[in-house]
Amino acid sequence: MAPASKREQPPEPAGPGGCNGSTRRRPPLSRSAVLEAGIDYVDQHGLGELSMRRLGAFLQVEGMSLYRYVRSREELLDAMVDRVMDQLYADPSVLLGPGDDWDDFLRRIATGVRRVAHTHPQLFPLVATRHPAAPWIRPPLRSLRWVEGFLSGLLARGFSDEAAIYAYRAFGSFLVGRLLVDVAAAGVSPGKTVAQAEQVTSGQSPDSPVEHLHGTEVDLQAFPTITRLADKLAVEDLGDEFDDALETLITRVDRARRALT
Amino acid sequence: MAPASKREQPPEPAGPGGCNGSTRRRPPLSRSAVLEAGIDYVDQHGLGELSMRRLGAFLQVEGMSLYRYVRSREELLDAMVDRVMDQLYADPSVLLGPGDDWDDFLRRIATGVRRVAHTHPQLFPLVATRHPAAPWIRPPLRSLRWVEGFLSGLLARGFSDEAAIYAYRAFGSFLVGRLLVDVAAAGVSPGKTVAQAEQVTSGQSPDSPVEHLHGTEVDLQAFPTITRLADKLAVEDLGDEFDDALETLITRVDRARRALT
DNA sequence: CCCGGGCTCTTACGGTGTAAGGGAAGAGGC
DNA sequence: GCCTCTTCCCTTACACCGTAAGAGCCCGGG
Repeated sequence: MAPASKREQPPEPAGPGGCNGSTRRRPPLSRSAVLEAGIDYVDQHGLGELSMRRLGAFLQVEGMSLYRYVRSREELLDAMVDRVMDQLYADPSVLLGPGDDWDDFLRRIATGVRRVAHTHPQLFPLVATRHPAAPWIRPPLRSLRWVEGFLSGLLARGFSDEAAIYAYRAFGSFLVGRLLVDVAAAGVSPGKTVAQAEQVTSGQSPDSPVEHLHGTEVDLQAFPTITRLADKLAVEDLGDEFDDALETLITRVDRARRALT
Repeated sequence: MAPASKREQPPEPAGPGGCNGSTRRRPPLSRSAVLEAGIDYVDQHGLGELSMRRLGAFLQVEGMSLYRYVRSREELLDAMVDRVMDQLYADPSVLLGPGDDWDDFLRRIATGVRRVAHTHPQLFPLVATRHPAAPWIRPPLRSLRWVEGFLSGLLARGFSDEAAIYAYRAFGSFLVGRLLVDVAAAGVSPGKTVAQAEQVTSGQSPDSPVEHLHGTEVDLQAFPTITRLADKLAVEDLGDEFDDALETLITRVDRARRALT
């Protein structure tokens, strides 16, 4: 236990010639600051490393202080997710101009959400996974503003109710599927995954109590197709496929737009 | 703390006229049993309730004993996920007959994975979210057996390497997106979500330090489109849309099959 | 000057993952 | 019979977690 970590001198913990003086060193800690720090922290250290005390230390504050701005850790996570997606709402490259067609609208949102996923690869699984606040909200467009904006944007461009809802669902599923699989394969806790997969056929006595401790310790000779295609399977850049799939989705939405009423 | 719970008499804890005698009361605890119990526990109580000690109690065992069969909690979760998906591999309704066409193959796997998602709604997010053991494995088909089976199954039916890989990625993303969004909207911790959304406009003083404590407390008057379409948006049964989208995916895969070499 | 209210810190409690070793129950040899 | 060895499970212990309750500091208004 090390509770007396750095709490001796309140005004000056780090740096010999620091810029103290009259200005207080720490920005005054608001809900926005807490949320932003949480997002930064998860981006840097991963979701599993986020605890209230550690986030407090990250903000040079005592952990319990965060509860002034956040009801609980769960609510913190929800708010972080909402914040990340709502930043997207204010993005000028995503915002819809009055003359834009509906397909441009979809393309803009798609690339915006894609950018969010790749900017916050550790956080994006939560965007897809956390329970939405209302039953008619579906990931990844998780706020009322987004749902309203999406639906009314399409309705104003000639979509029927049914077609707009169809597009809402198809679009959300498309984004979640594509981006989550991208992110799960790529921006994960570094090294561990590949290292674990590479320690193949470590000599283990077969009468060990563990039946097959982790499936990856079989050697790859039993899987010739994987072995042969390993290079092509490991491709990281899926941008082209994303764009292709997006265009296919848009034509599908277009067909629904004309078919539904 | 109650450590002396029921450890006094080893052979007989519950029931006055129980069926004891020579047979020991508890099945002897194997890795399979631990995994199966973990899956059951998560299905019943949700992922957040799973702890090593509670799972131990569920198995009438002391918590630490689980570490004989599982390296850590993380590995337990991975193994549970793998097990759920590998059960699918043994499912006779999913297995491919020699005369089946490739599109039947895809339909069988899709409905199988869909059934898994709806059978284990609390666990399925992990299937989509956990980091795969190798960089060329992508959710939800997370085992080497599955990847090998999928690819070789398509290759044996005339797919080129590129077309098979394309199908592998498109199919995985499709399943993850559709099923994850279904599951996130439906089989969640019961009641809490809707209740939270319904406590609208609880009178809160506007100068509270919380900026907007949770976004759902605004009333819906500002969102007319959502209000008007709420009924249609809340639809739970997305089976038809799943099937339609699956057929669309199959035609897209077919086009790729013919186009790629 | 005091003082009151908003932030932050302190303390505390039960729960969590897991490292390390102890002890009982059965298997096998003599 | 006994003795030993292996296998399995339990006990203890530690650092850390989320969070409830209240104490203390600091700053602005009178």
